[in-house]
Amino acid sequence: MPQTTRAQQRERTRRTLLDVSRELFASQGYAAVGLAEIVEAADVTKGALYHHFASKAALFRAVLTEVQEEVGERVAAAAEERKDPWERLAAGCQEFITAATHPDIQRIMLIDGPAVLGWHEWRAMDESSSARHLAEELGDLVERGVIAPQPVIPLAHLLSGAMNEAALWLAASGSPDDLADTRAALSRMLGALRVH
Amino acid sequence: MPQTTRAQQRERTRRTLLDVSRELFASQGYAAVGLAEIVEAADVTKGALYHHFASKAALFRAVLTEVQEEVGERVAAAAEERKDPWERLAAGCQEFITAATHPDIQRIMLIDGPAVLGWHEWRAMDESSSARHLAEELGDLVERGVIAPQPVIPLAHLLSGAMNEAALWLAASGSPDDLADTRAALSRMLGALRVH
DNA sequence: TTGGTTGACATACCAGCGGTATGCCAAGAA
DNA sequence: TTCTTGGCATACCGCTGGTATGTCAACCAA
Repeated sequence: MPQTTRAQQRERTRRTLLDVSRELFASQGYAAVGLAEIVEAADVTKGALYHHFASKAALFRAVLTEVQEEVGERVAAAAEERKDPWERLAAGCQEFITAATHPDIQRIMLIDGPAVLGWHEWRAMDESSSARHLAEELGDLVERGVIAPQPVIPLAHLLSGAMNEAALWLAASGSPDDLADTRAALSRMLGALRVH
Repeated sequence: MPQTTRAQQRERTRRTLLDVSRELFASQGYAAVGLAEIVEAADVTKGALYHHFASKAALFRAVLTEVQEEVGERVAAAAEERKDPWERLAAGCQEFITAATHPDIQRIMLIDGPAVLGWHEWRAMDESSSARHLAEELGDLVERGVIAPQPVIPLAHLLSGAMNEAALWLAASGSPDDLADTRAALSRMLGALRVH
């Protein structure tokens, strides 16, 4: 009887690598952390790392995927608590700001993501997580006549970019007023979309 | 009599390095272009490069500074053509979108900038060029009562982020309709700020 | 004019990084 | 029990950013 099954061992190593990398990437940035540092912290060797991931960038991609899924779930959960479609959008946006304000999530998701993987791939990944929710909610609101009929994709990009930048700024800002002010400004922005 | 004065030669080499680096960084991205490639294209040696710039990152910083100043001037010029304060804001924003849609400017200014220098330094640099214009115009409009009184800094960040993301998306988008749609959406966004 | 000084590079070199080829040993299959 | 295979470990390599040192022309003083 083996002490640990192969699948167990495999998953265990992979998880450790992902967790350790996420911590290091988040705290120091992708470029500043070497593979040596990662494998040491994970208590494995480079051979193990390359057995699980094709490259350093591939490891980062896996980490980024998890981070984005996590944020996406938080946003979706916040939205689904509300019944009113309009409030779903607002709640989702505010939750995104909250989640993306954590410095760890930021560095990986908003700073290094586009630079390491290229903007196109980053956008595609974002699309399949949090950004899609946004576009869907907006489309829903257009159909219901809550906001004026208009192309929903450009609007989603404008809002997404606004929230990303706001989150980055908020994480660096010391004043607690800034969070409230930003939320208010975002609310005004969203509110302006409604048909009066 | 010397063929070329020292100051001339110095400036000449520096300019060549900046121009060559800008091209390479823009087309391939910061991480993908090596110093060897730069010095070869500039027809100098690494010694020359390190005589002018303290590091690869410092070289990038110098390039980024020039790019940002260029964009800032374009935005300011577009704004100053108009007399009406509101139209100044609108024209400046639209001009920014136009300028930042060029893939070369993007890669340096919006993708690699934050990742290479860190978001804080990038923000500080952006602040001293195009972003400050935005905040100033917004402040002016609040004073004149054209837009509702509100903290202007968070608003500037939201708008700035929205435009950055929009420019990135537009550069990748094939459809020419997208540009018009985005301009329209941005106009609606800005228009919503006005007191009615 | 000339000797010495300085500045603008060129050359040679190095540590460390991402990446790879190979070896090893236990878990699973037969 | 034997054989195969998967999950690593070890040893190694090329290349990159960075540095220490050498060199020669521009500049300056006498």
